[in-house]
Amino acid sequence: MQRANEDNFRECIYLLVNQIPRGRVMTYGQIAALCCKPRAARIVGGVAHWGDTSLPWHRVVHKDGTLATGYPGGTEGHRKHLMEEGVNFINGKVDISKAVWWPEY
DNA sequence: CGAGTGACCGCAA
DNA sequence: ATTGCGGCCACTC
Repeated sequence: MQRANEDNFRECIYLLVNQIPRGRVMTYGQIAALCCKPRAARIVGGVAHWGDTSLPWHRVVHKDGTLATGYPGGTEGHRKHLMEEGVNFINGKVDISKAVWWPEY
């Protein structure tokens, strides 16, 4: 699933995020790694903010399971939105261990 | 084209 | 366990 055309680092992110199934989440570092840029987790966030806002960025969380900061509504709205999709939460954080989705299939 | 910035990550006190 | 700092790469102005 790392079909990222070298020219389109952003598109790789778009595709990955766009394919995250409901009730699952991915980490910024993971997406970056799948795009051949294990250190570019920040770019994922950057693209998230400046890129296509139509994508389910609410399914993208930190590696610890904490939620992003700049999401419309804040972490509170973000958390609620994920719960609506069936994501399990622990201590106000995503149960990353169970909800993390890995597209290596 | 150059500089600044970021919805991050990992390690060190 | 929490807090602070640096580094990394791409995007925007």
